[in-house]
Formats: sequence, C-alpha cells, structure tokens
Amino acid sequence: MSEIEENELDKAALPKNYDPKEIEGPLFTSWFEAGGFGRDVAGFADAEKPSYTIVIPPPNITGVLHMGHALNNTLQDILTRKARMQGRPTRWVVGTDHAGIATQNKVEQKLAAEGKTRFDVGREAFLEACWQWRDKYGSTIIEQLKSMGCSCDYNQEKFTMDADYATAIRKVFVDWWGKGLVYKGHRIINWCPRCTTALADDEVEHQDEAGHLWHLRYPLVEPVGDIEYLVVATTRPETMLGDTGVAVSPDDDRYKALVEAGAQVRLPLMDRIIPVFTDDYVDAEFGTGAVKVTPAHDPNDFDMGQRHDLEQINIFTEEAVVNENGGRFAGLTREEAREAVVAALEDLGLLDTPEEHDHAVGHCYRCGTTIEPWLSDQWFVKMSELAAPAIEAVRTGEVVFHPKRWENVYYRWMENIRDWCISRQLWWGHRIPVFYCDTCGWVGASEEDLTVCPECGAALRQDEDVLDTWFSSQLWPFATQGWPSDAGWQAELAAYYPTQVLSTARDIIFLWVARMIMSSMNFLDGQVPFRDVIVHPTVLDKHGNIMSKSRGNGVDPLVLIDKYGADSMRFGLALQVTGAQDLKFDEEKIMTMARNFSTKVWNASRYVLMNLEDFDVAAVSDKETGRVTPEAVTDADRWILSRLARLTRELGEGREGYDFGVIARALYSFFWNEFCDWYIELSKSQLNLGSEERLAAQRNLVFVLDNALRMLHPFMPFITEKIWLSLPHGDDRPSLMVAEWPCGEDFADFIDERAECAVEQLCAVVGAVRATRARYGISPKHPLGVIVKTTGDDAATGSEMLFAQASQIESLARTASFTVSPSAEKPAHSSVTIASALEIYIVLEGLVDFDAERARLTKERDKKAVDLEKLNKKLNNEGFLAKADAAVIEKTREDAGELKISLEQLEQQLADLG
RNA sequence: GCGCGAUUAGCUCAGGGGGAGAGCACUACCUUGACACGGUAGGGGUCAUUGGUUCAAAUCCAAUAUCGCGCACCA
Repeated sequence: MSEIEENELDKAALPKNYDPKEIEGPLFTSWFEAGGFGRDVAGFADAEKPSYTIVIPPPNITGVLHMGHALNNTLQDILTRKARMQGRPTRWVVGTDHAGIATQNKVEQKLAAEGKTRFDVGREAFLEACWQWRDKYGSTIIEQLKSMGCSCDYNQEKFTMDADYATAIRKVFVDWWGKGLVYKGHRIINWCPRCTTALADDEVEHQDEAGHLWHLRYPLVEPVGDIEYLVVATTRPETMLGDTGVAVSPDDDRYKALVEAGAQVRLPLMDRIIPVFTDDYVDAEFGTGAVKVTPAHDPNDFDMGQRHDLEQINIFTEEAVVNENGGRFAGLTREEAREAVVAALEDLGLLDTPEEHDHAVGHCYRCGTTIEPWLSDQWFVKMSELAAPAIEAVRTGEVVFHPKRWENVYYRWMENIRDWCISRQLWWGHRIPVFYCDTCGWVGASEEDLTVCPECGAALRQDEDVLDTWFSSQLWPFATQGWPSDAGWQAELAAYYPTQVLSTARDIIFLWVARMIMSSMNFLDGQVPFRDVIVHPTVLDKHGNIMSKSRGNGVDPLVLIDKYGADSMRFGLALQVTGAQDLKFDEEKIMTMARNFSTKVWNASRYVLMNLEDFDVAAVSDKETGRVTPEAVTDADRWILSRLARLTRELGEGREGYDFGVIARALYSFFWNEFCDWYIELSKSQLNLGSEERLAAQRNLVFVLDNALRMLHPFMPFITEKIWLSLPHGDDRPSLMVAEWPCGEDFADFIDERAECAVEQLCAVVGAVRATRARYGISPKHPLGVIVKTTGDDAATGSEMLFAQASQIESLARTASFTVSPSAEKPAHSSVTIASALEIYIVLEGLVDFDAERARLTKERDKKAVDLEKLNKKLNNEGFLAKADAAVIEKTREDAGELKISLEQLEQQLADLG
C-alpha cells in the first residue's frame, strides 16, 4: 500500500463537479494494485487486536449482481472496512459456489442450442463443458463486486469445486458415513422431472393453486349389504393407476361394515383388486372419508403402505411420463394422463361431481416445474443428532440472530428437522464417494478414489450421483480457510475462527445458515462458524412486489452505479436497512436522497479546502501523530466538537453496529444539518474575525471533516477516500481505508453542554429573524435591528453567551444592529418572538402591517394557552404527582412556568400593539 | 391451520410510555464566492380499528381488519 502515492492518487484540489465515474474506477484500481485487501493491508493491522473475518455468501457462478447482492455486500463491506480501520486483522473471504442444478441447466441449454443433450456428449465431456462455462462466466459477479467497492480478499478467491474443497467434502461424507449419519434409503422424495433429480424438502417451493377434488367411484368386488361402491376423493386422479389400497378412518361408521366384511375394491381401468382398510391418518371429515392409497406417489400413502404392507407401484418415468405400469395410459405426460383418466372414468360412469379445491403444489426452486413425489433410492443425512448442539448454540447466545426474532424461525425448523436428501441425479457437482463391488457386494465410502475391491480385488464402480450443492456450501466458513488439508489450517482457524458475522437473506436460513452451524460444530469441536447472523431485508420494488425477471420490475445495481455512483447506491441501501423484513426500493426517492448527500459531502469538502490557502499543517498538528488537532476559540468551535464527540460515541455503541439505517441517518444529519448548515455557515464570519479565530476555524474544519470522512468511509468508500487524500489532515497513512477509526472516548473531553446551549440560543435568534423576514416578505438583504432580552433565572449569563456570538449573529441574520441584555426593552413597532429564556425583538418600523402582527400574536397566544391548559391539567392530577418520575414532574413544572411567562409576554405585546 | 412481521404526513420510511420526525413531493422567497443535486421559511398526520394496563398510550398488552412472509399441509 505504500505504493499508493506512487499510483498518484490525485492530490490536487477537488474538481468543481462531483463525478463518481471519474473517481471510483481509478481508486479501486489503486487500492487493488497496492496490495489488495488481505488480512493486513499495508501493515497497519494490529495483531494484538481481535481478528475480524466475514465469509461472503458465495454467489452462484451463474449469478449476476442483483439488488439483494448489492444490499448484502454493502453491509458486509461496511463492517469489513470499519473493522479494518479499527486496526483489527480483517479479512473478507470471497468466492463462488458451483451451483449444481443452476450451472448444469445453463450448460444443458447451451448444448440444446446445438441440438444435443448431455447424454449425447457423455459425462466427461459434459463436465469439461461445465468447467469451461465456469472459467468464462464464473467470476462475472466477483468483478461486479469490485465496481461496488467491496474490499474482499480477491487474491484468495475460493470455489466450492476447488481441489482442496473437494477434500473437505470427502472427509465430511466419509466421516458421517462412519458414524452412520449418512445412509441410503428407498423412499418418496421430491423429484423434479425437468431437472431429473431429487431435491431436498427445503428446495421445494409451495404455491397455492386452484384445483379440483375429484370424486371417483371404486366398485366393490362383492357388495356389502346394499353398498356397491366406495367414493374416494383425490386432487390427482391420474395417480389412481398406481393405487394399491383404499383407506378409511377407524372411527367412521359409514365404512365400519365394509371393513369388518374385509371388503375389497376392483380398481377401475387397471382391473386390480385392492384392499379396504382403516388407518388413523384418514380424516373422516374431509372429502368422502375414503382415501385412495398410492404408496409410490405420495409420502403419506407411502407411510400407510408400509403400515399395511401394500405393494408400491411406480407409474411414472423420471420425466413424469406414465410408464408400462400405467397400462393403456403409458406414454402420456402427467397432465395428459389426468385428462385421459378422468375422461375414461366418466365414460364408465365412475366419476361424481368434482369440488373446487385450492391446494399447495410444490415447485422446483430452480426451474419452477411441478414436483413429483417419487419413490427412489437416495442418500440421506440423519439430522436430529447434528441439530441438537446447533439449537443449543443459539439458545445460549453463542450465535445471535439480528433481528432476534429470526431465532424462533430457526428453532421451529431445527426442532422439527427431517433427514436431508443429499443425492442429486446430476453430473455437475461433487460425486458421492461411495464405491460398489458388483462381484462380492462390498460397499464403502472413501476419501481417496478406489478402483479395486478390498475384499475380492474386483473392479469397483463409484456411485453415479453427486451431492446437493448445499452439502458443499455448509462447509464454506472453514473449508475456505484450509480445513482439513492445508498445512496451516489449525493455526489459521485458531487465530481467525469463529468468523464474526454472516450476513444473508432470510430465504437461506435453513438451506445454508443452519447447516453451517451444524457442520461446523460437528467437525470443529463444537465451535460455531460465526457469532452473529444478520438477516437483512428483502429488496422489493417500490410497490412492494418481489423483483423478478418475469415481472420485469428488477433494478440493476450496475445501472444504479452508472447513474448515481457506487457510493450513493451503498448509502441509499444502508439508509433503508432497519429491522423490517422487506425494503421497498423506490429508486427516485432513495437515490435522490443519497446522491444529494454525496454531492453535499463533496461541496462541503471543497469549501473547506478552499479556505486553507494559509493553513500550515505542521504548526497545528500533534507532535507524535502529525495529525491536525482541533482548537476551540469560539462557542461555535466548542459546539461542533461537542456534537462530533456525541456522534462518535453514538457510532461506537449502536448495538453491535448492525443498525445500519440508524447509523447512516446519524451521519447524514450530523454532516448536513450540523456541520454544513451551522458550522460551515458560522465559519464564514469566523474566518474573517481575527487570526486566532481564523486558524481555529481552519483547524476545526479540517479536523471535523477528517473525522466525518473516517466515519462515512465504510458507507461511501470512494468519495471519502478521494477527498481525504486531498485534505491536509496531517495523517501519514497512505489511504483512508487504513486510517484510524475515531474512538468516542478520545473525544469525550469535547462534550460541552454550555456551548451546545449557547449555539442553540444563537440558532433561536437567527431563526426568529429569518422567520420574521419570511412572514412579512422582508428581503434577506434588508438589514434589521435586533434586540434580545434574556429572561429566566440566569439571564445575565444568557446575555453573555449571546453577546459573545454577536458577530456571527450579525452575519447569519443580516442585522443592522444587535444588542442583548437582561433589561432590554421592546422598541415600538417591533415584532416579538418568544424562545426559551429569550425575547427577541425585531424592529419593523415602516416595514410591516401591524394588524398582521397582531393576528399572528393572537394565534400564538391561543396556541400557548391551550398547551398551558394541558400542562396545568396534568399538574393538578394527583395521580400524576404521586406516581410520575420526579424528573418528569419537574420538567412539566418548568415547561408550564415557561409557557406561563410566554403567555404573559404575548399578552403584554398585544396590549402594546393596542 | 400454526407462527412471524407490517399498518405513523400525498409517497418511501424512521422513531417509540410524558409536547408527532426525516427524505421526496408541495407552497413562498432567495442565484449571497462550497453546493439550485443548493439555501431560508412554511403547509400537511385524531400514529389501522376496538378494548385493556397506566397518573399518562402513537409507544405496552389483547382482540379485529387489511397487507406481506414463513412452516405445515386433508387424499
């Protein structure tokens, strides 16, 4: 980083116009070329301080930057940059996820364009094509992070299919195999017939869809009494082709006789004889109370099938086309089969009137295709044992969610966790390291590839399936830091683990966050992967709709960066981060606010730089650090330093610093409403007051701006760096990125209540004059005579405080004359403004219509009378006096006292006006 | 069905037991040597409804309504 100066970051005065495009690209390049963003940028990290590590949620290699990424990475960069400035050894681990299904889909699409399928080219060539795709497009999103200014450790980019990452995967699989935590099972799983793979339960998205509850008549083999058929209700009539039973509730009197008689039905269309039995699962109240049972195509039916020893008849191919078990319906798709079955039953007179019925239908989270519950052999991870310590870690506060309410969501899921289906019938991914000997039947999992059977020496065959992508992502926090194969992984993890924060969207709390906690605790001696989980809001469009391609309502972060600059985008997003679950992004409103703020920062800085031509840094800097020190000569000086100290303290606290919106707003209002609106305005006269006052103003302008830039830097890294490099603050660090974070305690001595009070009074006087001008249409150029009477217990001090600021009042309020005294008297033909401990008289002779002034005073008097009435009512309330806090009562008394005086003053003035 | 969240100015949202806030939009005035992406002054809200707790409720509690999210699904 020492090369930064050689990179010639522009140290010349700032250009008149703020143009983010001019500054952002070159600054990022210079940061990067100077060494990037490793653990110890430019040697300023303090090894004694606690380390700070964040792992990025690895974007898919198919991904392009969207608003969710923009928000999430803004937050992570804010935290990373602040920690780095605090001198902590900081690293933001970056990388990408191979994204099994998503990537495979992309490559298949590409092949399809050439008229080929993956089976045409074969597994090996297909994987080669995937790697090529990854090399070509896989880092797109990482490049986009750079344009946002994200200070990730790009020099050590990780990928979930790296060779060392594969080692980690195998270790986990083999270890869990050894403990019996992974197993193969034959059961109903969620099958995507388009991706032709199994999915985990939480990879299925349910949507309510309007459908029908069909009523099908199943004739009894032998009538029981006068009952000749049973009516079953189903939403999926086509699955009747695979029915192997009919279930009724044991408590359902309608069917008791049937069951006792051991009735059987003849399954229509298939002509299969199947039993009628009772099962507690059946709800007699729903539908017809009789349920057709299809063990191969419904998880509940599967369970019933197990209990009653029913045959499992699979009627679908892996593409959800009816297979040979579907008789004459073979070859039809699910949808065609439904129509055909319904029509056939209707022809046979076996279809009763269907009911309208809404029900939830599962869809593939990758391609949206309707999920088929499908019976197959799959690999599973037994979860309850892994989940127990992970639940405990959150209960004990080892891991804390922000906002905290997400912990309940986590508990709910974890406490009802089901085994995790981890095998995928894909090619792109980590192949399951299980080997089979077809000769002697040996089966084993191995970290190394095996070719020969250890039992019989015959050739082995590896499992064809790959692992769920989330199986690899769950290892991200530790596999990216060398575990388990790098020579120094123990030292690395001892120093930098657990990581501090994981920031993510709420939709992957189960898919990813929970699994990281479980795997980390399982493999790293019970260590959690991170201390804090930030669940950031979901970015919606301005109407509150989710942004999506199909709606066409997405906002492209790159377009925002192009239009407003990365700094403004980051600040705008951060401003909107509160505890809410959603964030409605209204580009015009948010970006206007953020962009205007950036411009304000730029222009205020230009003002400061413009007034430093005779400023000698060396003469006013700390001997040791070389940094410019502040000096308080006027109340304005004391005031702004006091305000800065309070802000610094506020930012130091802020509940772990995750209240991004609160912090952004505090910075915004300090910079704009205090520094710009008042201190800079006050400095304009102070700079011309005398050499001592001038120098003090210069020192404080530089000092306050310097510190404000430091605190703004994590939010707006480019603009603050650009300005900071031009500002003569005396700090010899090469970049604001590694400048020290302002520590609230260092500024504690600046807090000065008296000065804050003095400037408040000044503001009251200036405000009164401005308001009076506006009210009567008096030009700002027309100087006015102003007389202030200080009132209250300490009127003499009040006068002194205002008198000391007379020149500034004259300047800001454009007064012809300004006097202040406890015994001042109201001149004739003047307006009066009552403020706390002040009466402000403004001479208006010949300027205004006093009828209007009378009306105004009357209105104000009436308002104050109402207010006083309220307070008096309170003070006459015995309950209030008995139970309210003493301080609250005292404050109410004081307020009432002041109001009473104001009221009397207003009455007097009305009388004076006649 | 169960759980969670939201409901405050025209819009987007902060705040949070003791006199309603910001930005945008709106109105008036101001091109004063940082900034018109600006300055100054203003207008605008019974803080969803109903009950309760409290001396005091926009704020806490409970119901209701509307919107949103999640989980689980009865075929």
